[in-house]
Amino acid sequence: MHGAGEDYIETIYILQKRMGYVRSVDVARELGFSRASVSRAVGYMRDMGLLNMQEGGYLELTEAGQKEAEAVYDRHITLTAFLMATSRVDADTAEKDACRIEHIISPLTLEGIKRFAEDHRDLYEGIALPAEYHTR
Amino acid sequence: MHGAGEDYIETIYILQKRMGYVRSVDVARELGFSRASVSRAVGYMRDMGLLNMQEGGYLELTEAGQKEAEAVYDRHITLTAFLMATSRVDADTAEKDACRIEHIISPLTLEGIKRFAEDHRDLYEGIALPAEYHTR
DNA sequence: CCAATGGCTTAGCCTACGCTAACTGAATGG
DNA sequence: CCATTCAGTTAGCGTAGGCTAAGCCATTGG
Repeated sequence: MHGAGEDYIETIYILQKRMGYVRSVDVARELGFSRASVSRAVGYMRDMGLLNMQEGGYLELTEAGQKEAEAVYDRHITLTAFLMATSRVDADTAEKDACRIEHIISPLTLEGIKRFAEDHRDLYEGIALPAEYHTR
Repeated sequence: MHGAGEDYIETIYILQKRMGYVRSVDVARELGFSRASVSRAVGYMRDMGLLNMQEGGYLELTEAGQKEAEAVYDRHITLTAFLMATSRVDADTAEKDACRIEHIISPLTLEGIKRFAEDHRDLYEGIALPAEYHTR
């Protein structure tokens, strides 16, 4: 699973939560990619056992896919809050940066960041995470 | 200038400081790439006016290249220290993460991180930045 | 003096991941 | 009922940025 693939999985996860269903075209619109690009990516993810396509083109994450998505999403939130708390940037900027960093950060550093959050609750006071996360 | 290009420029800058000269082959060894890949990249960078090749294959950053390199290197150091101070990871881990993040972080967030460093000197106490920076 | 070594370059391949164009099939509406 | 629209797919293209193979040239040493 590489950066781009993680973006797809995460987007499917988020759209599922937001709308209750996800089709390829929804992912395409959300990410600003062509339907063709998404179609191919979905094929790859199906081959990797991360999702299935149901009747009517509805995408459903498998157990593995769900797990993967949650892991990425967790990094996403952790990093967004971390950047807002330390760098004091707005939610939108924090999210865009988090969205790129989440694919490349080492597990060790992320772990440290979570520890930092616990040890410095005061810095996190009053930061308002966006109610809804976008994906790019 | 994209991620890979920035890595090349930064490596040339660092090797110049470390050894007093840089040739393509030195860059290749440092980054673990083939000489051919570096040769092509050097060609691109020359075309972009970032460096010149002297007699004997010695690479010299132009004014523009130097400026670019310093900007990347500055991000590199800022991020390494930031990760060590917050996440409390070792210098090596911090650097590897910094090296990937430095290419994708937004100017705004970086600015905030610098402000954070000034406002939280205590967190930076006693962290030992590596005397020498590697580039991957 | 000739062969080996070291360094740069070119040619051509491969993968990842975007794209457009064009086809298919299902649903919808004048 | 036929035309449009919408969704998914396939085919083929382009760029970025790795790679190996192989050629060229200068230096060096038996």
